[in-house]
Amino acid sequence: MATNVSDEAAGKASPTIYDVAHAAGVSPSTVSRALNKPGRVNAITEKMIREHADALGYQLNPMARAVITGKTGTLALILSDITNPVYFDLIRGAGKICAAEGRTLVLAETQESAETEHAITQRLRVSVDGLVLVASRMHDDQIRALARSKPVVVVNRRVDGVPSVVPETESSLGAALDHLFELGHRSVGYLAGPIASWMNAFRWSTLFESALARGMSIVEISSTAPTLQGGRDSLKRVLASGVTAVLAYNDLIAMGLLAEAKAQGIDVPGRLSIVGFDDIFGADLLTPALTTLRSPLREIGAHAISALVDGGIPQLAAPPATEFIPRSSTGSPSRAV
Amino acid sequence: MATNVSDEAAGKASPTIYDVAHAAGVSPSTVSRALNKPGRVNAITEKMIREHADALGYQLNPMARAVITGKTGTLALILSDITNPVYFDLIRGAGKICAAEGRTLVLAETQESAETEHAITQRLRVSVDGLVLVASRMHDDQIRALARSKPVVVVNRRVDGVPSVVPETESSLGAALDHLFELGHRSVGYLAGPIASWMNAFRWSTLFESALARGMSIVEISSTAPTLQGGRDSLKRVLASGVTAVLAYNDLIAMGLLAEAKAQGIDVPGRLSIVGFDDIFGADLLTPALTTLRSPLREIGAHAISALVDGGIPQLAAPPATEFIPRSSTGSPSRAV
DNA sequence: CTGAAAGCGCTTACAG
DNA sequence: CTGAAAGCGCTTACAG
Repeated sequence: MATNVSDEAAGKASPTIYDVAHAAGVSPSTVSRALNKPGRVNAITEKMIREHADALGYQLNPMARAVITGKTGTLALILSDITNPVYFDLIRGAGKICAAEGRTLVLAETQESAETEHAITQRLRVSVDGLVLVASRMHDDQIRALARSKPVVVVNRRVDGVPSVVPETESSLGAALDHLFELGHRSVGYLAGPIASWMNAFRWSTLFESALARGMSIVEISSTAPTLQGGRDSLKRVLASGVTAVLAYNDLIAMGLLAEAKAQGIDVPGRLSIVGFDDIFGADLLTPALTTLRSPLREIGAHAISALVDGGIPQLAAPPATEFIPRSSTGSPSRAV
Repeated sequence: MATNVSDEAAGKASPTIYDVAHAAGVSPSTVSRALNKPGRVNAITEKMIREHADALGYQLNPMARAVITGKTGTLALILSDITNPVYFDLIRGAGKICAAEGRTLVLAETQESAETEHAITQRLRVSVDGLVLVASRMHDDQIRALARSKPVVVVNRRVDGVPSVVPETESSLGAALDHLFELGHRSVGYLAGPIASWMNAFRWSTLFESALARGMSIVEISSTAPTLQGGRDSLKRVLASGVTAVLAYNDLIAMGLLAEAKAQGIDVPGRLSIVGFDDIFGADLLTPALTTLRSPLREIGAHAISALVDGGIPQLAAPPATEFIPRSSTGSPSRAV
């Protein structure tokens, strides 16, 4: 079946509305209307045209339409690092909505560089209907300028005048601190992420306030990179700080820290309790399983795309929130220390 | 939360070559040539035009060009499941080449469905310059038909007449079996992947022959899904089979199996040795760390895209190969069993 | 309801 | 080297 489709494809040119118009004995304008303005054409004519179009294997050329309408039917998702597991669910959530809405999703990676991000968004700007900027490293002004030419939604960042999606974090962070407090921790550390990251600053300040409010001492410990290796490299400094528990900027760092502790025979959670952020793939498979603050990445991705598709009306009733997931990488500090 | 996105962006129209031509006092054709046929225009004129273009913030409209040239500058990567960690490196490899070549990468997900895949590729066909089909579920004929209208490269699958990238697997699989044999295993199982998967059949038949050649007994054990949960669900059947070692279709299944064994207090590798496939993120972080056959996904992704960029002819000098990575989920079967 | 015509932004023979 | 003109495939007022 459908061999004529393949055969047509085999030939050089794809059929155009002129071919369909010719075959159906109507004008190109009528074909155009029949195919994408249902109801604007005589029902029986429309049906006839559709049949001819199918028979010819006609397919709309989105480029030609885009030249006129300015709408390409594609949305861009800009990430700092496509392979960071933290983005999987976000990508999937975004992809789901795009598929459901018949939009095409374009993914681009900025490698944590503001310049790369700027270059990429400038290039994509022309060919997409809207952009989702995840953990953008660009200046507020650059983002606002971009938002002036195309619909933009920022995720995990806040920019005045630009719609944004940031999960509520305070309550779950409070729950995590309460948990640590009850276990007996009084001195906690924050293993920081990239300095240029808005989310890093946000997490740190939220944590800072929450810890103080509970009478716990809190210290910021820098890391070399928001990666497994960055976590591994930080163990020595974390231990030196004298804290009994550490919250990491993200799970990747937390997992690296955990792996290194294990490799060096450091007892987790006895000597050090570790809390991650995001609940990425694998966090629950480790031994001990990683206690973490789960980010609702999937809903965030879906929400961000919806905002673009609907022209700005968010579909989420309640804003997404992170959730405290206690597992076994947190426990009472052992007296031995 | 997201507020209003679309109104703000309604504003300024992007400058066209006509605007640039006007500003520079030349004709639009000259602007076009100056901007993308370096050398076809007086050097000083070209420079002047470029300056005007920059000053106006001119940016080529890729759609308008595509209508004429048929080239969109974008390539599609079609995956069954965007969130399967196995594809991360592949995506990254593909993305790197695209970025280097100034191409835009479009990602689409087929959800393991041949129909969805067909619909998506048909839709994308018109708007991309080429497609990479990863682990395609479509019929050979459908793939060939697609390949007749656009350059296509299949990954982890073989289709007559279509360029493909499949890593060499026999030698590493041999190494894995030798390893198991030396540890004392004589009876191994294959925890299978999706029936519709070409790669599943390929791995099974390669394993089958290799096991027989070594005088080991081999049995195929079906799984419910190529996921963590699929692996978890398979433990009972794996144990019932009486094998002392199992090779899984992929790491996801293997990790699920491992996690479930651990949860049930089954000794790995004492009671059961487990070998995965691909070496995905997290495989080395488990306890025990997962022995696996690493797929060179990154090179595969890069290769596939390169083949498209070069005009459809794959230039694989040496085919990529999987690599045996022994870790601690394999060991001697304990006598207790 | 339908057609003729203009035009979206760009490229490319074709002349000069 | 440069310009005038035609045209890519489609959409959309504007008439009828």
